[in-house]
Amino acid sequence: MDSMDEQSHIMQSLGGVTLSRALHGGMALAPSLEHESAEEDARKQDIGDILHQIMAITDQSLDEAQAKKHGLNCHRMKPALFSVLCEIKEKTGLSIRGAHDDEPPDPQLMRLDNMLLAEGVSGPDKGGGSAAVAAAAAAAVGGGTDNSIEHSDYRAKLSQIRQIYHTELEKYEQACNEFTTHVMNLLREQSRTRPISPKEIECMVGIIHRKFSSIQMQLKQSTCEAVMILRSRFLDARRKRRNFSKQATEILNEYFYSHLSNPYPTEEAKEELAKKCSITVSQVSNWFGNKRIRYKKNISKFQEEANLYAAKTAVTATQAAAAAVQNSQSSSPATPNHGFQMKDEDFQLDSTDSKANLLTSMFTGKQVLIHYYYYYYYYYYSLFFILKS
DNA sequence: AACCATGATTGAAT
DNA sequence: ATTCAATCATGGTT
Repeated sequence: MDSMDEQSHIMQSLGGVTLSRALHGGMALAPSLEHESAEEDARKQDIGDILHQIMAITDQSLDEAQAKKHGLNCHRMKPALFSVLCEIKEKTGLSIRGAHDDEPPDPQLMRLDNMLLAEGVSGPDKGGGSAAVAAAAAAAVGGGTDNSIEHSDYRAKLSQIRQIYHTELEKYEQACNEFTTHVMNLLREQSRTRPISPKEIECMVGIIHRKFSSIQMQLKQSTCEAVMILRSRFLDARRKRRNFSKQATEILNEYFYSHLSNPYPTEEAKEELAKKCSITVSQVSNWFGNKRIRYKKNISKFQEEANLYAAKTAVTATQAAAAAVQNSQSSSPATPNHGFQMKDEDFQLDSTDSKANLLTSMFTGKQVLIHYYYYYYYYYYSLFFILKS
């Protein structure tokens, strides 16, 4: 009965006149235009009768209509009329459909996809996925354990989101397929009683897919939002930036000012500093990057600090030196103190051999002079310290 | 609230 | 891959 409604609706919208005209024009039913035989007239009469019956079907009661429908279905003209209907529909359908057949990939959707991919939510992998890979990479770079510990919570939640996302996506896909096949079956069934072109089915499928993809987009959107919230809460370090501990800053500054002529710690040095300061290697790198640039930008601002740390290192150096001297004086064989050795080497590097080194360093000209000045200044300071003790 | 300090991020250069 | 330079966003201070 649904199909019947549709049928009558189509009839109405097309209009009886159009249909009959199409019948004459489109079909080879009319033998020839010249001789309007009685046979011809009879046929016309027949068709007109049918059309009238069809048009009147809506005014009848359900039972009557049903009976009439059956009668029409069995009518000898039915196949002919049906094919005409199909043809007309095809033509009108084409003009309607021509408007929106191109489907530009939604930039919004692409953005969402990219983001999900970047966040490792929609990655091609399973289970641990790219989140684990990223974490592993971070751990490898950071060399630190605190990183992964700090992010384990984040990763857990991310994989949760990921799982939900995938199950939802799958559900939607399944529902989409189910619905599509259902609709197609329905249409196939209906195509026996009303004209349905393959293109129409295709169009229907397209509509269904669009609907479902818009739902998918909503899913993606909300997943993105969730990830963003998660990120801002757990990962975005800027959001919960903590200043390093006093000790850590101390250690870093000590290194920086005692290697002022070449404040570029090697990978190993970074690792050691990281361990000492209980921060990650990348944090050490960040610190040195910031320090270098900020020192260079405004040396005078850091002068005081430089003095302080230079003095500190000098003191420790001289203390070590004193200890070494004491050791050697007390007739024990030369057991050079490690710290002293290091400092000595550093000092020599800075004061003598390293013209080339200095040239290639970030500090040039006047800055080099300043550094020399401070090194010598603290060299004397340390001597003074020895004398006093 | 305004301000500076500081750790992290980003994009370009190398 | 590392560094620089600019920038962001927060932490402390005033």
